[in-house]
This record gives sequence, structure tokens and C-alpha cells, in this order.
Amino acid sequence: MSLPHAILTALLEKPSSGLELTRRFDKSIGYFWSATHQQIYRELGKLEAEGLIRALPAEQPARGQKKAYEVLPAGRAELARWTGAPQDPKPHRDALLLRLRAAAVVGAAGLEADLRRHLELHERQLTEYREIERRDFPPGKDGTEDRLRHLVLRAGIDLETFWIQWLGHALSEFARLPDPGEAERTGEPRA
Amino acid sequence: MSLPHAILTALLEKPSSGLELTRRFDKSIGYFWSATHQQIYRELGKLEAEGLIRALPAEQPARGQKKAYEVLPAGRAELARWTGAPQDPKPHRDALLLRLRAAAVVGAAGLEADLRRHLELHERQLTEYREIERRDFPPGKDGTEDRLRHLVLRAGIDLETFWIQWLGHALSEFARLPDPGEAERTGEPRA
DNA sequence: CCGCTTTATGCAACTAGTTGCATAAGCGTG
DNA sequence: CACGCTTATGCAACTAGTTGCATAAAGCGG
Repeated sequence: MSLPHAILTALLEKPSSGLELTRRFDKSIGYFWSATHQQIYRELGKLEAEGLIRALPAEQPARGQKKAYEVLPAGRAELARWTGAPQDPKPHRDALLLRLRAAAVVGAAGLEADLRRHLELHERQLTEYREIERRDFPPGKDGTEDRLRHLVLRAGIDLETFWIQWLGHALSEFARLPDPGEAERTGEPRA
Repeated sequence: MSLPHAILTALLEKPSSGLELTRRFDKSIGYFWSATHQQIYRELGKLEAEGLIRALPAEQPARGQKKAYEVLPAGRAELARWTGAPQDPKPHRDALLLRLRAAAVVGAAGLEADLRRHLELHERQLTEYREIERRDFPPGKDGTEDRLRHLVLRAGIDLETFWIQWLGHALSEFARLPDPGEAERTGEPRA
């Protein structure tokens, strides 16, 4: 329900071709609404058919040519409508927490290494976010748009910080678990 | 890829029927891996066909009768394998952050009220988590399973706490935005 | 100017999750 | 005992997202 609106937002920020959108999803919007190029191309087609966007007239519109889109008034109106309409939060799904809960019944063999890997991934992401913050939101840049966008970035930064803390806590708990070397048994690891 | 493993975990914790599983997903496992009863029934069928679980022999197995399942050794082994195998984190999608970003281009009309509603929902969830913590993890209950399960609950509590803080911050930013009363204009809310 | 890589767009098939509805038994109550 | 309500299981159709592959032009190096 949200992908078309993510695309409308991106196109309003800057008219783009499918591939350009894909790249921007990879490095900015995708941080909280990811999409593959397939999804994007399909959705661009639908949005055009619905009259919410249109292809910018290109020099030679041929295969292998960039085809850039811009948002039409109807598209902007639809995005404004969607943004202001109440929406229930979708239920989350987190495989890592699920695995931890499973580990409580079948044993934690192998999990610790992956926890460490995830910790590293989150640290890398946090570094990237801080980089963006330093670059795009220097002190003084605080217009209305800036404030809102900064707020979104802050959520990303704080979420990564949360996960790094939690994973650190989890790993320290693992260190206190009874002999993690015995990986063979499948029974419950009860004391 | 994770629903079958969520079900295996739930069944290992306690053999159950489809409806019992649905209820338990609603109040505990579903906090980090939600599922509807349809998904659960379908998956139970698949898991049985694959020989990972089996139906417990009931008195009169008829329509409208409870049909309870238990995990077979193959199911336990599969769950242990999955738990220990490395897995990349799935890209997240958060509609609320997306809406905030959209608000930066089409205006924030209507968003504030929904932010407030979300804040309330998160506060309610946090209260529920704290209740569970008080009930299920009193000081002293710290066996291996308890520690792991408590860790998962802590993640839930801290995540809710994070969102409550962030939403509070967001709302205070909204309060400082230029006249939020002018809801009509669809142009950019630039200063 | 031939083959190789990169850029750009897209189809088809698949997996996962959601929504709406159907069926049937058990249980209470006027 | 007929009616409606709750419990319990399930099918079918749909929407969203993923994966694998196909196509074609542009740029570049030998």
C-alpha cells in the first residue's frame, strides 16, 4: 500500500528514471522503505496508467534509453491525502528475536556468531547514517523540510543505536551461558 | 521463510491446536512474528506433510474438533539448524517514517493527530510488556531459558520505549512548525 | 568493427502474507 | 427444539514482494 507513495515522494524530490529511483531507494528512501528495481518499474507503469505521474518527453524514446517521470497534480494530491490519513502500524516481524526464542528451546548453538555479525552490520549502518547527518544537516540548516527530514534520519540513527546496545547486551548474556561448546545436544539446555 | 520455525518453537513450548496457536501468536510470539489463523492452518498442513510435526491422536477426530499437534524429532532438528544458520536481516519498511518524509514535500496536514495516536498505541504496548515482565520474570528466575526469553522481551520493551521517545520528539518539532492550521495548500511548506 | 561490460528497462514465475467467506460442531436459552 | 453465538478448521482469491532471466542500446578496447 505504500510503495506508490514512496515513489511519488522520491519523484517530487526530484524527477527521475526507473534506474535513478532504484539507486536512490538503495541509499536513502530504502532505509525505511526498500524496493527492488522490478517493483519500481512495475509501479511506475501503474502510476502512469492511473494518471498520477507522466514520462518526461525524451529526445529519442527507445529501448535502453532513460525514461524520466514527473509527478502530476493528481499524484501530489494523492500523496498529500495518504500522508494525512490515519494508518494502523503493521505488525513487525523480526527473525533474529524469533531465533533467540527458538534457542531457548533447542539450544543456542551457532547463534552467537550471527549475533556478532549483525552487530557489525548495525555499526556500519550507524556510521553511514552519521555521515549523512554530518553532510546533509549541518547546524543552522533548520527549515521546515530540513526539520522533518532530520527527524526521520534521527529515527534511523537511534534505532541502530538501540540494536547495537541490545546486541551487546545479548552477547554478554551469551558469555554467561553454560558451556556453549557442547553444540551436539538438541534437548533443552536447562540447568 | 520463518513462519514454520515460529510454529515449531511454539509447538515445542507446548503442543497445541491451530486455534490455540493463533491465540498464542496474538499475545506472545506474534509480538515479533505475527501470523493470522489462515497462515497457521496452512503451515500446519505443510509441516505435517513434511513429517516435521504430527497430529496428536484425538478421541473423535471430526470437523469442529480440536486437532493438536506435536513436534517430531525431524522438526526439532530443523528448528535447531535454522536457529544456528546465519541469516541476513530483512530490509525494514516503516510507513510512518515514509509519511514524515512525504510531509516534507506535500505538507504535514493531518499527520500530527496520527502521530499522537501511534504514541498512545506504543504506550499501551509498553504497559503490556512491563506487565508480562513483572509476571513472568520476577527476580531470581534466571535459568538459561529464562535469560534468553527475558532478552527477547527486553528488546520489545526497549523498542517501545524508543518509539515513545521519538514520537514525543517528533510532536514537539511539529509544535514549532509554521502555522499548521493552513491545511489547504498543497505546495511545499518552505519558509 | 567485433566482442565485452555497463546501463537501462522489463517479463514471468514464484513465495509470503491478507481478506473474505464457508463449514460444522457445541452450547445456551426462550 | 429451533435459533443464534462461540469455537474450530479450512478454501479461494487477492495483494505485495522476490528471484531469475531477457532484451537492447551505449561505451570502450583491441
